[in-house]
Amino acid sequence: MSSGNEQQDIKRERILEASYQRFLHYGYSKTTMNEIAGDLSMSKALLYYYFPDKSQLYVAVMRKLSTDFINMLIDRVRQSTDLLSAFQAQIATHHEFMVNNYNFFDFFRLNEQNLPAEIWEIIGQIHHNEIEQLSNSLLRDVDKGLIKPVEDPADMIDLILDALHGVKVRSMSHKKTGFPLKEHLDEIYQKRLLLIGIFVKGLSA
Amino acid sequence: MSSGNEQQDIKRERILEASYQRFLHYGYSKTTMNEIAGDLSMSKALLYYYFPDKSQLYVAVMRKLSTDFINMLIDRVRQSTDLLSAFQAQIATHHEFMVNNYNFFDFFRLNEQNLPAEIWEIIGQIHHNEIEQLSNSLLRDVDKGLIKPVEDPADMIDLILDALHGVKVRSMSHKKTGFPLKEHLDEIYQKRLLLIGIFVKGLSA
DNA sequence: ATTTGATAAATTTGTTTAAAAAGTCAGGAA
DNA sequence: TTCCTGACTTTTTAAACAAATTTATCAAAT
Repeated sequence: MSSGNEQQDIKRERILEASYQRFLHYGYSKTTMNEIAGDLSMSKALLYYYFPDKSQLYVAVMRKLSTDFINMLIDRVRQSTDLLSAFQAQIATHHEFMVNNYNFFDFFRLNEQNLPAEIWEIIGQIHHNEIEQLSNSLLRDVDKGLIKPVEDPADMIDLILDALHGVKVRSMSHKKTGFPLKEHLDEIYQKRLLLIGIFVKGLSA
Repeated sequence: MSSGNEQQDIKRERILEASYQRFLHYGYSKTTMNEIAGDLSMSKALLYYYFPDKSQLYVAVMRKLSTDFINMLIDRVRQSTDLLSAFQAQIATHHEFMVNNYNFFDFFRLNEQNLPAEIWEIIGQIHHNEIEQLSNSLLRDVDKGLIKPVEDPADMIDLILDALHGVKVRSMSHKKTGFPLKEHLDEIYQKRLLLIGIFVKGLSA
């Protein structure tokens, strides 16, 4: 690991940071490689020296965001004492992540389907970690006798996460399919907290 | 009510039935007014005598489907004895409705957003009836002391319906955003039954 | 009041073209 | 050899236009 050049890694980071800012403020389709290069006072060609293409640059930024997210998630869930607080940690972490990076994801709205395969890998990793952490919390509570034994913990967590994901705002159900408007995130957050409370109670022994 | 002409209503029904078959088998965009007229051995112009335009014809068919659905829903929920079986009735009715009319809804996938306003009205009516029926079941169980009192029953049912709506298949989360493939409906149906069981238990006193 | 053939209007589909952005490369600098 | 650039080519996007299909209208017939 880390057999690479030091200077190279630093420059890669600078590119990633500049790209992140552009993507965050203007979205994927409205930022050009020329603009990113301009922000860094380097030539566009140099970007292609460090990254194969624009979509892979976006993927690299997203990968960094996802590891930050996963680390935060693991840290918070580990601090939690039971399944309910573990879910509350997951929901809060997810909420903050969406609020902080909302515009970054315009890439998703636009492309809707047929995103680069790497994106789905990353989403899969995040999901895998969520399930792992929450399954552990679930099993711990089962061992403590707080929760009724469950046939397949991972499937159960997966199902609950889907249910949480279905939460949306009451008014105007007829808008953008993709994902919620920024002004709705807080309402969704509160509803998820309410929902998970009922849910965990339903799982209790 | 029913101040209209008898013959006219019959013909309207025939048009609606022929249109339904076309929409169901080929979808909205792949059926032409000429084809519907052909099926009925009448001129296309006559269709416009009975319906203002193609989209309103689709809306009229959908309105008929929705009243059938609502009647079925009310009938089944009324037969149910408690909140859990009421939800099971709703889920089963919804499932059968989707299986039976799956292709009819390609109109939704294609247009995604910006559907005619009447469609959203109809969806609103369906949703309103679901909430009304299930809220009644909820309140009945609260009175019986089976379920813990709830601040706003309608909001609670709405939230649970959203949660049920979020259920999807485990594999291939990265496909069509719109709605699930026909081959996934059964799996979703089973998962919803599992979910609602936990949920209602979480609401119990 | 109903129905139709003929016709008009609108929408979709396909093509062309120009501009913009993505992506490449030979070669210079460190 | 590694890092970097200006100039270049290729691809994508957007607008404009025509052809074909479909929606929608209407005067006239039953």
